[in-house]
Amino acid sequence: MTVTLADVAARARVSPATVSRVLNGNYPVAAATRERVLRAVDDLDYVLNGQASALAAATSDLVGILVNDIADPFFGIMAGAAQSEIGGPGDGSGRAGGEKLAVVCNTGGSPDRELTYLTLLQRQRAAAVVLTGGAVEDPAYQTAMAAKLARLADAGTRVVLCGRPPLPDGAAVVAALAFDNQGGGRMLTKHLLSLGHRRIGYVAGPLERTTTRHRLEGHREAMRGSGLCGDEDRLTVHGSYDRRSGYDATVELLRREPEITAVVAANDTVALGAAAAIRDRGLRIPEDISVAGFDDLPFSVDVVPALTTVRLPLFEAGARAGRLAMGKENPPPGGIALVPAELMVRGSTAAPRG
Amino acid sequence: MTVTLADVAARARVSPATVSRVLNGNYPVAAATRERVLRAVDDLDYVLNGQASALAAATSDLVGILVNDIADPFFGIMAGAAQSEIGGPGDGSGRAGGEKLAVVCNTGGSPDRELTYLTLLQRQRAAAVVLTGGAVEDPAYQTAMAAKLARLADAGTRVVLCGRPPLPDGAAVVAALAFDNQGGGRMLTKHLLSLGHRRIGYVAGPLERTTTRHRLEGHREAMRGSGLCGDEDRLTVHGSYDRRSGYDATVELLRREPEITAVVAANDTVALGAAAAIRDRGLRIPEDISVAGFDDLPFSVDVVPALTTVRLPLFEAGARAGRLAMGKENPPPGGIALVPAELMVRGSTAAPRG
DNA sequence: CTGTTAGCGCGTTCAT
DNA sequence: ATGAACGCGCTAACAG
Repeated sequence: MTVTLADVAARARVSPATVSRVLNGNYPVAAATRERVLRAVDDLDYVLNGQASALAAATSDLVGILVNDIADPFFGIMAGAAQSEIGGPGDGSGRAGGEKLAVVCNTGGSPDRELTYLTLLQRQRAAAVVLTGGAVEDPAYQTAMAAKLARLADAGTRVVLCGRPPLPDGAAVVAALAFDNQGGGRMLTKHLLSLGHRRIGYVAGPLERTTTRHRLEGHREAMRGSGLCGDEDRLTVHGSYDRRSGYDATVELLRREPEITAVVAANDTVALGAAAAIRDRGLRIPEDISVAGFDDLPFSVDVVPALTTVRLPLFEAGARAGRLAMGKENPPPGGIALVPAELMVRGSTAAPRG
Repeated sequence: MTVTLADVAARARVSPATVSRVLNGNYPVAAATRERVLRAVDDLDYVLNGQASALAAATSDLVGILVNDIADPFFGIMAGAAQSEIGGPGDGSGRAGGEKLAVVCNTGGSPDRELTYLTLLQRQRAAAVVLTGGAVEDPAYQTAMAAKLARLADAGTRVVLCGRPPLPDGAAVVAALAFDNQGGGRMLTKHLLSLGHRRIGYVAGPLERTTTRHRLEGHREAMRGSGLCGDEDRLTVHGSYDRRSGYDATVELLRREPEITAVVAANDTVALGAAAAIRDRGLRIPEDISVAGFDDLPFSVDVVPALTTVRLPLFEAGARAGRLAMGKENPPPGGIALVPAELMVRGSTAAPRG
């Protein structure tokens, strides 16, 4: 039923080894024989058995890309960029040569699922793994993750972190590309302060994630730099990284302190929810309240007014992570690179009234 | 270096066969021995070799989900839903039991890459494959795709189509869940007609995709139903499914016919671009021009004014496709189901002036 | 340049 | 309930 390499060999009247050599192209084969073999392959609709091949050669062509939320363009952009560097262009024949199989795994932000996916990829002896997005700061999880990554690296899997801080205990990874979330947060709040804002609400992400903490720390640094503090906890509401959460948190923020003149959101999606809450309250943006986001996702320029935000080079970082995973690019010094953020000032922020 | 099942067996003082039985749990093993084996597994940090196991058992735990654009929530939502049905919840141990490895492959909308991915998945002897999104209508591609899917099905891979019309030549697939793009398009344009619009511009997607054609056909049906025709080609501009394309096409539409009172876009993302073009021209939405989209992506309710659009149950369809792929749900009669669309009337459409 | 031989790590018969 | 032996389909030496 299923056609094997031996069948091809028989039909081409050569040995299995020769067929293997033709298919892998890593060895000299006479043009005539190669022709015969390829014809037999086509005649028989033969497709290499990946597992047998991987088992024998002790290598795999699978590369995993882990994301927290596949429906969020933040991850989609990084994953797509990484995949395009890994997958190769394809030769148009649909026959597939030595390409890697770059696959995206959706963890849903759950540490358990993340660990499970890593085990599954370890089972497949994945050639490389790219982890995207912020990490959870639970100690037990950190330990488990560090151990698992060490074992993966150990087994020859190249591990790359993209948009995630380096592991606490040092490397064990090929490279870590960390976003400058703290610097971005600082920049953004400084911008608001320079416009004259003093009462600034902050809609933060989930408490336990590094991304949340770093962005919030940048914000508070800027606030303290202007001598503003004390109200920090009252003017901060935590939620998840989605629109609904942004809406609810903003409602709560306005209840706690109706006099705020600006709302900084954990990311652009959350900012969308914040803006909706503000409008539903009958307030105008930016005349009554300024709103700012983070990430600069594609839609941010399209909302009205366009969103002031911090741009993260998601595509570039994803692509670089992909190249790093493939060994097509040298790791940064120390295996760690801080990817810079850029302030994008648009219409959603302005000087406060009066 | 790498620890194998034999190592575990040696440490647990049992035969390799027993270890295998414990791990797969498909066979009676004495509780005491099982304990010993599991302890040895933990002690040695043993992880099953997926390829060896797959090779021996002639089964694979890989399930592929193909998407056109991973950065587009349209696909992300479907893929995430499918993956959640396939991957299993994980048991929290990170140890991974009999889970399938659900992976997402990004084709970038390229037929070649799509075919290449299918070959790669075929190589891995994937347990199932879910194809999402509209198909390209090129005959050569259709033939190649049908042949490839037939071969996959033949090799035991369960093939499910999600948001894609059934193959021309009949099944060979477990199930095809097709969106009612035509009905949705008709509904939407009827809504505009009922508001009093007569000169309606259409920003269509890429010419060769089924999704584009079906939505456009629905639109034209509605137009003809109101006795409106003739201007069809002049009032239709094709582009890709992205914001930029929506912007450019709308500029062109307004150049060709400044008197249009409504613009229907191929999808929500394109509608965003259309709206930007209209605003940049100094026109108001919906007072001067109404705008409508398709899909009802999460952001559509957040733009201002909120977007009138056609809701597709992306999550539900993706989840169902996942269950179908796993054999957890029975296929619809004939293997084909038409997934209904729902009109969502919001602020971006209103009666034309005058 | 090509054929022969020997595993890769595991599941699965058979025995026992 | 457990162990021994074979083979899954392929690649990697080693000859020739």
